[in-house]
Amino acid sequence: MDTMLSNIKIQVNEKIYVKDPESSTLGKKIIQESIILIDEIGFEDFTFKKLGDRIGSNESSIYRYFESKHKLLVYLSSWYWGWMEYRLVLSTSNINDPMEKLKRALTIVTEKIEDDNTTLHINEAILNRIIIVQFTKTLLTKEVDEENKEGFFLVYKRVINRIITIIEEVNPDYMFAKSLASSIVEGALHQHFLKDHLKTITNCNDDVSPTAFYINLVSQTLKS
Amino acid sequence: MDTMLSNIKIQVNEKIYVKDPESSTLGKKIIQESIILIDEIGFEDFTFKKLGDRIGSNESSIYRYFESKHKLLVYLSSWYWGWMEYRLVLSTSNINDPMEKLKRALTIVTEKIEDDNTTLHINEAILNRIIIVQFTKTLLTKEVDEENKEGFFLVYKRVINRIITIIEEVNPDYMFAKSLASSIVEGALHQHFLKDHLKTITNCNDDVSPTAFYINLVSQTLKS
DNA sequence: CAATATTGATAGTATTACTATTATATTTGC
DNA sequence: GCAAATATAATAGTAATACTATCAATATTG
Repeated sequence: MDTMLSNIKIQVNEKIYVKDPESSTLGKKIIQESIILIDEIGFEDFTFKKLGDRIGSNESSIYRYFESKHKLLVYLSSWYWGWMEYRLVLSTSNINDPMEKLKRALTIVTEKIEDDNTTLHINEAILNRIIIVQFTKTLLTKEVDEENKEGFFLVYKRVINRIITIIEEVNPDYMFAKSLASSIVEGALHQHFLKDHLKTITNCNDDVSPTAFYINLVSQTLKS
Repeated sequence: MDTMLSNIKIQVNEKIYVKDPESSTLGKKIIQESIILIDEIGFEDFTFKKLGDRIGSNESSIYRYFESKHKLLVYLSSWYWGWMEYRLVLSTSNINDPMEKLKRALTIVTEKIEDDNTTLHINEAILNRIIIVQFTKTLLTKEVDEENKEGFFLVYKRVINRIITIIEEVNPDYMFAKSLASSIVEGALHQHFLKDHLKTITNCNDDVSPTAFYINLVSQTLKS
């Protein structure tokens, strides 16, 4: 990922925000510091009041960008998966061998993220940490169906669909491409979480990455 | 699961509750109705006040059993995995062929749960629904490490460890038994969620069960 | 039947997750 | 360069949450 274009903007569904945070300095500050604050204190303890204090701004001003902290998290997730899709496309374009393509895709979605300089105000490494812990919470609510209809999870599903397509190229006879793809993307987040907190039930650690586990798993599974 | 013993009690770590809910009528009512109420309105909207109203009891009385709604959820999860472990042991005992044993184990942890009559006050089918949506939330908190040390997730880890052991029996050379086991148990919950809410990214539905997906996956993966 | 334990009722607190209003800056359009 | 428009800040307020504390009423048990 050394060739990230600096003039690209990750598009996020307009229904997620009240006012586009990318459109102002305050908006960008909200994004930048919310990532840091959620990482520090966790999503349940995170409030707009605390964020306001942190950025020297007022609670009420933040509400003009996001309806609720849930929506803010949905925004951050959507941005993250948009960024992931971009990396995915970049890393797999012009690769002809389907298995090689799949391995590259798996690497992109399962590896640990280091901060790159795509955006000045978003630290991708920290954002990755909060996605690992918080992303599923955006789905596991009473409002999923509604929010799914509104398109809040479209980018996430698009990332998974790209992987589904590559799996099908590797083995058109395999019957569970969708479940395999979705379980990899979600499962990789989970394995990262386990290696940090419940080490006894994962093989992943500083030396063995979730990527290694998933590349092995997928190679074996798609063998005909 | 037709031979469930009626006089068995699922043990739950004493640190999870203030007073054992199994020790009184009110306690059992709390468990019984909390399952139904969480299923109905979701965990974020669930409060002890609402539960009190529902069971014709007082908020303050519920606090005498559980410190917080989070602890109550941890209790329900722990009970669920204890029950799961019991079913797992029962279903795999006396089976000598490792692969057959593994398939039975996978079936137990990945299949959809129907209510059985193990316990009068716990509806296992509804509990399964709330575990699918709420279980990971018990892990994804700032307090995981602390609570893990206290042993809150021991039963869950024990279920996974039993599966790890069987995987190792099937293929002692496989390098990712732990990650495979943990990703199956958590992933199965996720696939159940997807088939109810994000149908486009899973192959699972009324005809194709997560069990089918995972048995195929594991058979392929453990081939030498 | 008295002592003890359990449950219920009421009140109170700090915080949360907002909404509404008004004041003060800042930007922009002419 | 100034008025109009827009963005932000400050303050206040509300209903609900997640509790704690106290005391009264009821059940249980020895």
